[in-house]
This record gives sequence, C-alpha cells and structure tokens, in this order.
Amino acid sequence: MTEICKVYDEHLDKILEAKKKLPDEETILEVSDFFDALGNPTRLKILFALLEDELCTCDLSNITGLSVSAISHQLRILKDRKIVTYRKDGKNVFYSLDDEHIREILKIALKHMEE
Amino acid sequence: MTEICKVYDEHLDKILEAKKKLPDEETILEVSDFFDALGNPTRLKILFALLEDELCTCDLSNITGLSVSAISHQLRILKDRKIVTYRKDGKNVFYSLDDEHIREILKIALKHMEE
DNA sequence: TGTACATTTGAACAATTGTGCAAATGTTCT
DNA sequence: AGAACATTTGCACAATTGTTCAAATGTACA
Repeated sequence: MTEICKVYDEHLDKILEAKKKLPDEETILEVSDFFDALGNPTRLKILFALLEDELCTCDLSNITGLSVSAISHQLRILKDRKIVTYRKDGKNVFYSLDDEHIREILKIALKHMEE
Repeated sequence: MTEICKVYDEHLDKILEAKKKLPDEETILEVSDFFDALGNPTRLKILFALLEDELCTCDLSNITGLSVSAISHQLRILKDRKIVTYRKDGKNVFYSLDDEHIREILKIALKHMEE
C-alpha cells in the first residue's frame, strides 16, 4: 500500500469488525478459484450442458463448437477445482457436475441476470 | 474447430437436447462476466467486507491492505457489473452490495468450500 | 479563492489465460 | 501387433488482467 488515507474515527469500529469477520487468506483464494472457474464462457457452456446429463469430451466439443483440445483443457480446470467429476467408459470419458451447490449457484446466477 | 470427432448415434439425442437448452450466447457472456467479477481475491475481500455494512473506498483500502487506487479500479468493475451500488456523502463514496443474490451466492460458495 | 483530502482515471508493465497445433497416451477390436 | 479413434498434454502466442504511479477530478471548509 503506497497511498495513505486517514482513518475516520467513526469508521474505526466498522473497519475492525470487517477485518475480524473477513475469511482468512486461504479461504478467500479457494473461493476466488471457484468463481474464477465459472467466469469463462467456454466453461459455463460446459456446465450448462452438464445440467441436463453427463456428456463425453467429444459431445461437449460438438455442443460448444470448440476443438476437443480446448474442451479438454477447460475440463481439466473444472476437474481440478472439484466442479465436475468423471467416469471412464471404454474410450470415452463422461463428465458430470460434482455436486448440488454448482447446480444451485448456476440457477441463482441465471435468475440474477433476468432482473 | 479443427479436430473432428465422430458423433455417436446413441449420443445424438443428448447432444441436440443440450444444444437446445443451452442459454444463448449473450446470456452466457453476462453470467460469465458476473462470475468473473467474483473470481478475484481483491474483489472477494471487498464483497465479504461489505456483507457486514456499507464502507467507503478508504475503509476498504484499510481492510484489504491494498492501495486506494487498486481498490477504486476493482470497485469500478463491481459497480459496472451491478454487484455493488454506492451513495455519495461529502468527500466519501459508500459502497454496498447491490442485492440479495450476491449475498446468497457468497454464502453458498463459502459453504461449498467447507466440504 | 485556495488548501486538504477522498476518489477516480489513464498509462504502463508484468503476469496470467484461452486456444490451436502437434505429439503423446489410452482403449478397443481385428 | 497394428489400426482406429477418444482424450490428454506441452508449447507457443495473442489477448486480457491487476497493480502501481502520476495526474485529474470532486467536495468541504477556512
């Protein structure tokens, strides 16, 4: 921090309170990674497609119109961040949403946009 | 798309269904912008701090330990994306969360991390 | 009007990100 | 083993992002 800014006495309580209740750095970074994973059009298309049913890498490439490689790269990010899971079946790898929170958050976000 | 990938007959229905239900490009981009705004540690700190109470730019700089300028840049993004609102009071500008969806989503995300 | 201070803005720069390409790996079937 | 095809991976490169610094703008008050 380079600039200095006077602390108002009457703000002091609120500042201390906010500092105290702020989640710790590690949690902030985790939540940030989570939202960051959702904050990309390709990854969102993947997730919205998976709302219906599990799909393989190739299906997702078809649905999104992006290269299989691009989809695979993005799936890795979603997998690493525990947003999707997968099961292998022969040559195919089927991806699906990891849990109910994802579904819930996607729904709220869509609703948020409509207003 | 350069790579071509054979469409399985038995996947065809699921692909068409998913394509049909996918939100349109514009909506996808809006939702993506929304999550993208939440996917950054500095902006998250701002939002978590605002869960308690409205705060001015200077307060937020204190709480996060970042320069006033950095905070102001990030506040502009949150403001543009309708995630925070503000009211002016003399020399100060007080920011607060724009609506209940934000609060709800932040809470679910925190819960999601704990599991 | 001038001073003090809160906030915003624009330029610049390093760091990160998303994609395609080419090659590697995995799996099934003959 | 070899062919066929789904998937993953590493590299490269353009595009985007977050921060700082310096300057501009806004507001209150003497």
